[in-house]
Amino acid sequence: MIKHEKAIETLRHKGHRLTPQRLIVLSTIASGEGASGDGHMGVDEVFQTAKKAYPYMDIATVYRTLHLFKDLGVVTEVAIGDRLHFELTDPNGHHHHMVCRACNGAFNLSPHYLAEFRDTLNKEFGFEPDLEHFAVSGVCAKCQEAEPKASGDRA
Amino acid sequence: MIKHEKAIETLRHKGHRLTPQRLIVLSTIASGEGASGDGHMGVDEVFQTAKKAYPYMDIATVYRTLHLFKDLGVVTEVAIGDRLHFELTDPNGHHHHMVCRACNGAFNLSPHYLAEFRDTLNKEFGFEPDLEHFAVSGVCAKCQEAEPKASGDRA
DNA sequence: TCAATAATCGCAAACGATTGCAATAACTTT
DNA sequence: AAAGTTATTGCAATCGTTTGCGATTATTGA
Repeated sequence: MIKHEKAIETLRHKGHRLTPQRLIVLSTIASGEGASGDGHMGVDEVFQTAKKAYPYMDIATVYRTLHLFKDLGVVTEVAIGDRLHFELTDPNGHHHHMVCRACNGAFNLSPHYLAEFRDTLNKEFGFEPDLEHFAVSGVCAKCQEAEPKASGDRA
Repeated sequence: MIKHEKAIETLRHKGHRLTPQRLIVLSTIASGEGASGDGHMGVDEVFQTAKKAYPYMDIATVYRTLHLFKDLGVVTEVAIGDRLHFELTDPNGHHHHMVCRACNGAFNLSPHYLAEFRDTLNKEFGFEPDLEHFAVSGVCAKCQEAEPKASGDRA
């Protein structure tokens, strides 16, 4: 599986060093589906897995590496229940997430649902929203059945 | 200024106790516009101000009180640059926020800009998003001039 | 191939935020 | 008004994450 060659190229091209720690974090993220099975891993999950391959691995290094990858666009950050999760950036175009606050499940959301919203903010306010890594929290259909909500919702 | 009588009534009605700490946090939030002048205060700002009125005030109590108020709908939480801020819930209907990641400024956003988005998620996925306290991060018009961005944005 | 140099690392301390727990104090009941 | 009850507090420990710093190591250019 040589699928992160492009990521490595990006690293080198921008003048960053190729360290074993970075390669291990990269392949951990790339190979691991994570406990959730949603394609993204919690930071501690990455740390524990990477530590098996490289016992001196430090949690600070994991955070620094993940942030570097995120800045380079190699990896995408998703906040799930106030914890950070990461996944390989989707090569087939970005997607967004709906995160259920009841079950912490993350569901993909296609970009086109946000296009109009983005255009509106742009035109009305000149505001350029960060929608590349957008996530809405809420309650998914399944959990709504379990927890019948007070009906008075308002946006 | 007796404007938080309704909040106090809410507290009592739901069986919560009326402690000096809670009253002080409430009036701090109600009176203070905060350093930003945007109508919301950072947690430490609330803490420092409240401590002047009640020197034994503890930061944990401030957090617990703010969360209680938030759950009761008395106060609204806004995440600004990864720090939590709070404001009295707008009695004239909810509003949302656009938070500039360059200058950390917060701009109000009327609910109707999100109504359609909400309806779509509801119909398509049965997902009920938490849009009551919604905030988008991005770059405001003013900061876009200062920092000319790479053009290749995509949602 | 090896020294120079600067990025990166590991460690520990610090950050903002949360939580466990025993002491306190607000409310209820009489 | 005084005692009982239980929510709330203050403190300290802890959480997840970030940062300062001296030691290490990937890279470079000789």
